[in-house]
Amino acid sequence: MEMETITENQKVKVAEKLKKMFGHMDRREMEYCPIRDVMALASDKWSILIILYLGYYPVMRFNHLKKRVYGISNKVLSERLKVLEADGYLCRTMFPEVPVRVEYNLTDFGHSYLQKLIELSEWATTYSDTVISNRKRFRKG
Amino acid sequence: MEMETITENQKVKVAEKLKKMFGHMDRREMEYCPIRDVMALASDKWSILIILYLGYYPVMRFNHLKKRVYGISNKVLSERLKVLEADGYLCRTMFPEVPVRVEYNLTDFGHSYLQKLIELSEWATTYSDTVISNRKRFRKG
DNA sequence: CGGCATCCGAGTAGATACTG
DNA sequence: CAGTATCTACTCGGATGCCG
Repeated sequence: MEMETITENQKVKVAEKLKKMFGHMDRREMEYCPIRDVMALASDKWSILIILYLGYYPVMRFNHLKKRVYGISNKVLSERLKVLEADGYLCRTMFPEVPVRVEYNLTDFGHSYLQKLIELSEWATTYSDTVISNRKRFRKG
Repeated sequence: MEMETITENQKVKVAEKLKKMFGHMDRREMEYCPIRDVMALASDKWSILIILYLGYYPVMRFNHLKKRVYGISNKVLSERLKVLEADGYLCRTMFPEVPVRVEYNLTDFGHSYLQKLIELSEWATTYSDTVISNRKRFRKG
């Protein structure tokens, strides 16, 4: 598995960041958890793709998105768009023409999320082969 | 909404990265998509929390994880652990004592993912209030 | 065209009980 | 202790049809 090796030093840095994030959650039970509750919505596969495509094409209409986000259904797409709009990631603009035109684009908040998302996606693209072969190896033995 | 403003310059950089990622997917339909297919598994809310906690506590046992990953059920936890192991993110070690002891820890591959995940989680923690208030505002008007 | 409403089947989650 | 088994409930996704 070729991969930039993670040094012990990096692991320590990571541990420090985690301590900041988790330190205060450590004692009590986490009825509310930002990672679980906030990110769950914006980190499912469809939402990720929607946000990434809206980063790529600054403005998109419904059917354009549907073509690009391959495999998504009308229903799910419109649901996700609604949720992402509600959470402030994207902005929906309707032009009352005939036929109606509706355009979607990222808000500044959405762009801020997009930046984080891109790094994760780059990672996923880079290592997807590793994951696939891991899966196969695991199934066999 | 206080947030480091995203400059046009940054947007351009992001667009370039996206072009690299999406450029080759642009023409054809994406039957296979690493982001959708690989990341979906490792980016659901439970998997994220499991990986983050395994970054925080280098070694954890089943019930320890269950206590920390608040709200997860036996079934889902054991399913997720199995998938994450299969994809190579974590390593499961069984000690045939009585009673059995099973320990989970991240692989190097898992640590590499953890690093990306942490930034996303930091973002989520920082802006969770923004998202929550966005949601409320949207519901009202 | 750009959706939303509805229905239905399949899969998933959760609770509980149980076992090696 | 570390899960599995089982059952139920619910959510999700896909297909279809409707409407402005």
